[in-house]
Amino acid sequence: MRIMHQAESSGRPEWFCAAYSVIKPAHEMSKRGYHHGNLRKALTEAALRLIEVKGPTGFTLSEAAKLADVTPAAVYRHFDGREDLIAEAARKGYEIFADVMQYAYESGQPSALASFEATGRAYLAFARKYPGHYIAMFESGISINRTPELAAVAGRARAVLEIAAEDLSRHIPQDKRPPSSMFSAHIWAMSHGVVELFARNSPGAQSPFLAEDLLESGIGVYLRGLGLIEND
Amino acid sequence: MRIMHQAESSGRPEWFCAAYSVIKPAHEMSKRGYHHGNLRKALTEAALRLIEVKGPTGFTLSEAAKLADVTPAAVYRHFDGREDLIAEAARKGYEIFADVMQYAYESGQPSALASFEATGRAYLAFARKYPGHYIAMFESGISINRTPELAAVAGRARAVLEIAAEDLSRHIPQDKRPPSSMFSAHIWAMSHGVVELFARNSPGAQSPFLAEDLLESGIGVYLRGLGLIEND
DNA sequence: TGTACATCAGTGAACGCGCGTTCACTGATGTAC
DNA sequence: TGTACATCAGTGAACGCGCGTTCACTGATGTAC
Repeated sequence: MRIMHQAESSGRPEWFCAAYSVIKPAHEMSKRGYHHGNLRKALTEAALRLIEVKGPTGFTLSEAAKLADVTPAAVYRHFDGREDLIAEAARKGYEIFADVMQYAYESGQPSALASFEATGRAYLAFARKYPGHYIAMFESGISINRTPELAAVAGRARAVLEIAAEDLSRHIPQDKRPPSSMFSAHIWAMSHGVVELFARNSPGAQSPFLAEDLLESGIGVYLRGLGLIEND
Repeated sequence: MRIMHQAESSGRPEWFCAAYSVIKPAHEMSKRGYHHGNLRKALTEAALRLIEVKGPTGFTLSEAAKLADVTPAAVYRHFDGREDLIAEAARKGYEIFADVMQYAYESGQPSALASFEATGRAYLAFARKYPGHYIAMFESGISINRTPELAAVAGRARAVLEIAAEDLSRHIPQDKRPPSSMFSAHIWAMSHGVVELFARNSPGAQSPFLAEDLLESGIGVYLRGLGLIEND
């Protein structure tokens, strides 16, 4: 009871504490006893760890169970199967992501430009801090429309970026203003590309540039192209 | 003998014929006999198909063997294991990719801008036409430095984009010219992001924009930001 | 506060299955004469 | 052209293994009285 509350109600911005960092090695939990406490959460965290290391399809339900120090059969008390486990990881990821983006957006207000740039930085920061969630969300092949709840929270995350883009695009002369959804799609694509290629052990990893710098400068050039930053 | 030559030497730009489209359903090959002809190639193609459908870690060596209408044990005559199979798919992909990019680059010459834009378009076209190769190259987690050969061909592909960027950046006043490798990294990231988010069943798939249009317009804004396209 | 009881989260044994990998083999192919 | 032979690509049986899934069970927890 105490333990559960401790884990569940540790302050409002829940996303500050990386979920997976809470997992303990099996031997530390060996005095756990018959009941687990919050197995659903522990399994999600185990899945996130495995997703990070082995990819979204590279781990088994049994491995996740083992990592949570539990019998494979116990998983079925909380999830329909492996897919469901990944979907939960993605859902939780979108939830955190939406909060992160919202927080970044607000931190830049009332300046539209500052808000927009903050969300760009937050995107990359999220990918760095929550790689398992990020992979579950964007690389696992999970459909966003798997459940209404997942669709809703993914939509919420997306809306923040679109609102930031909308705000900013109001500063562009109306006749040369692209649809703000296209605008935000461009930025989303650049951010995602930078993450995938330059912030992982991926093809572009041996680049001489830090992903953060690459994204910052790339967005800068793009915004200049829209006439939102002065040429100096 | 005849069959092998037919498959191997069907004209110079080999990448015009999608590799996997050559595979036939098992029953059509049932009169194949004891020897296969070109099992190495058939297995690579089977792997590419499976990668497309199930992801790079979502298929087994046995499945690939079955798809090639062959015993699992036969795979070991040609590959060290599943990883090796994926690496070969990636290697082949980079080879095709480098040719595609080179061809696009040349088709735009002598205009630096036309060459550059053609490579951008070629990137997306490649991802569309060779999804299995694309996934093996960029999403499988295969290290580019796995073998010297793989590193070499990946470097060749990359060099084309960098040369195109280098050519183009010569048109920027020297004092506001970013390093051309950063320039090409931005474009690579945007292209990759568009592919991942808007040209698959991915989170951005329900976007109102066609990936091709998104990439074209995104690169356009970016180039305007560098002063390479006039404001009109 | 103490006891009896209902709940239900996790156990552990069981199952059938497909996996990767090995091995001695077989038979199609190409070649030497 | 025909025959004998070497090569080696693919076979099929075998193995041990870990998987997903089910099931009746057990025992910790919370609660009613």
